[in-house]
Amino acid sequence: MSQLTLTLPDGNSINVESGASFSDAVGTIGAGLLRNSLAVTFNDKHYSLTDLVPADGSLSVITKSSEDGYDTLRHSAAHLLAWAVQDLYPGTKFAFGPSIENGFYYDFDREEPFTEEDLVKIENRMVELSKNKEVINRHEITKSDAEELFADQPYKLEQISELGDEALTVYQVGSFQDLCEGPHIPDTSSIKAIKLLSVAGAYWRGNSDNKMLQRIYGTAFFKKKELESHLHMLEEAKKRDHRKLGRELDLYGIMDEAGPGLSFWFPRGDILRDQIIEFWKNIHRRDGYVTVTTPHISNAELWETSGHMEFYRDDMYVFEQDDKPYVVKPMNCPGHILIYKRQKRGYRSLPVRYAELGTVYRAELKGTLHGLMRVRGFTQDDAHIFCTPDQLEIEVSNVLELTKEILSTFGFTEFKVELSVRDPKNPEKYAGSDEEWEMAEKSLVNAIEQHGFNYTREEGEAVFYGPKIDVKLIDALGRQWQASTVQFDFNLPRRFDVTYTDQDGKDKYVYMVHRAIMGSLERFIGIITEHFGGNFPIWLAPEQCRVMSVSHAQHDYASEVVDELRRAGVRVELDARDEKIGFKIREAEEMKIPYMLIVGGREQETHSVAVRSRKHGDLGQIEVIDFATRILDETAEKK
RNA sequence: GCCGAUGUAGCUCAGUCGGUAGAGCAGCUCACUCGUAAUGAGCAGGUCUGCGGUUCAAUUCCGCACAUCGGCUCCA
Repeated sequence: MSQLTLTLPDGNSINVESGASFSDAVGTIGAGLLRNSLAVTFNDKHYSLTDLVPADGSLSVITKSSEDGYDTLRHSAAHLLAWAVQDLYPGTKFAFGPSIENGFYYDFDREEPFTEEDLVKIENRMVELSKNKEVINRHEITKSDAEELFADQPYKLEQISELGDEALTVYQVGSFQDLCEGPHIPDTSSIKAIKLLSVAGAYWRGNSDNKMLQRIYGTAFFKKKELESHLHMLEEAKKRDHRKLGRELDLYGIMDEAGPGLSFWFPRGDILRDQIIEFWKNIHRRDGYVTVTTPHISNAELWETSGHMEFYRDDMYVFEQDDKPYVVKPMNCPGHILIYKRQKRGYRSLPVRYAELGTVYRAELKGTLHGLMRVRGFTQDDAHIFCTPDQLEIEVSNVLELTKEILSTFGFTEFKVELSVRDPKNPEKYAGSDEEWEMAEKSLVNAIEQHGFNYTREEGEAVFYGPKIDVKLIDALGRQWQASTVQFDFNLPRRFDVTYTDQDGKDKYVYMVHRAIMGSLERFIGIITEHFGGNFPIWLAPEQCRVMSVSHAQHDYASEVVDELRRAGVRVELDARDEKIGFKIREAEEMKIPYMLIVGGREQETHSVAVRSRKHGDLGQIEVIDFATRILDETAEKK
């Protein structure tokens, strides 16, 4: 009998008899590995363990403990979902059903909308169907057989018609068959912990010209415990929802009377803004930025020049004044360009770095608005760097350094960096020359690598005017949020004729970089509200401490303490109501105030306060002046 | 913008199979002067999101609008 040679990812190889299954092959590597394995990748195609090894080739194993293992499980759970739907609602048309981060979905086309009750029914059916350890089989079939098999499935037929003529793979579980590249788990016995989460509309192939399908979202884990902890995380996220906390902590909100997507900052929330703005301005000035302020409205000609009127008009607030069209600014860049252009610039005076917390307005589609995360009026922590080609790399590198510093001050230390570059197949749709793009992309890559960031390269994701770096931060619940962006711009300098005079006496287009670190102040405060769960650190806390009197007799003393602390620069409020101390503490705890200062007879005698910390409870008595010093130190250290 | 769900007091939520509504908290008044997460009593508070329609009668049924929520799309 002949032997087949399989090369493993570590470079070693194993031999198996021809006619052996992948499961035999994996067993040769190790019995433990076989127990832990779900499927294999062989010559870049996915196979089930029961499939026979067809030839020599490279083999890698998908194990339960890997990221791919969860993807495989969830992908199979999506098939199980489709099977249950086919079973309960015959006639439903099937679209796509992939695994996604933390879960899976399947898109269905059915006249009747799925209700919440349907979801429960489907989930129960999934559990029943998976009970009997149903085997998930992989078959290869010809294109014409596939067309016959899916004759009444228009979405599958559309997909088949776009595929080549080589054999297609079909996975089958129970009475459900799906066109699918896999991989899948061997049988349904590993699907022990599933939960259907929601149903929502989704366009076929994500294109808004196409029909809207019904997407059912769910998640699956190997162990019940994992599912429980994931569901617990979702509960925790709900509790931390910035819209809820914004209301409960009296920070900010959207007022129906004013309109959707427009945020109001109440006195307590405005302190958050102020603290962040002060920090932001100081750190930027330290790093050689200068701040500017540009008007909220300007005549439309400016936006004709920039190209916004042509490409972006539907999203802009445009109105008439003196028979001329005006625009409420959707971006700060043209304003900064005008400031740059007010004088002739030489290479010696570059780089110029203009920073502005500029509030912009964009008429975003109503359906996309979401608390502070997606609004129509927001304040960008914007800056534009005008520099020479030589300076580009160091400037971008400095931006990334500043990004790390600013975000880590808020407790974010884990990032995902994405570099978006040109689509090499479509070079004509971009502004700027090939050499310029190459040079700019190289500068961005070098800058990223200098900081030791891992990054992913997103081919074709760049906007037409230049390559960009996006930084996503990871919050306390492990969720990703897009915050920072560094975008190179070949377009605006040409449109506005923004130049500098180089060493050789010639005027050249300046290199322009747009960058934002927090993204928008509104969104960023939404993110940190959820990240901290409303328990803002001392330096941000709207109310750092609250003085509360035990009884009548200390009212005057309590208000003296408040005056003293306030004069020292502490954000302090007084609670001298005729209420029991337990009641006052409860309220202060609910408002997540870092320090409660209780004053009774004992404290009055020694000019002290009894400190109760939000985190650690009763800390004992301390003199007023010492407490002031402590809290001011913590504020300065951004604790 | 698209699909689906939701909209009752400042907040959280009951309720009405069609006969114009109720609780807790918050607010106000009074009593209590209290030592580390809710003192007690009373009062007041609603065009049941808005506009139409059906009906003797609509908060309830139907339609439209608006807003919110879950997603999709978009984010030159």
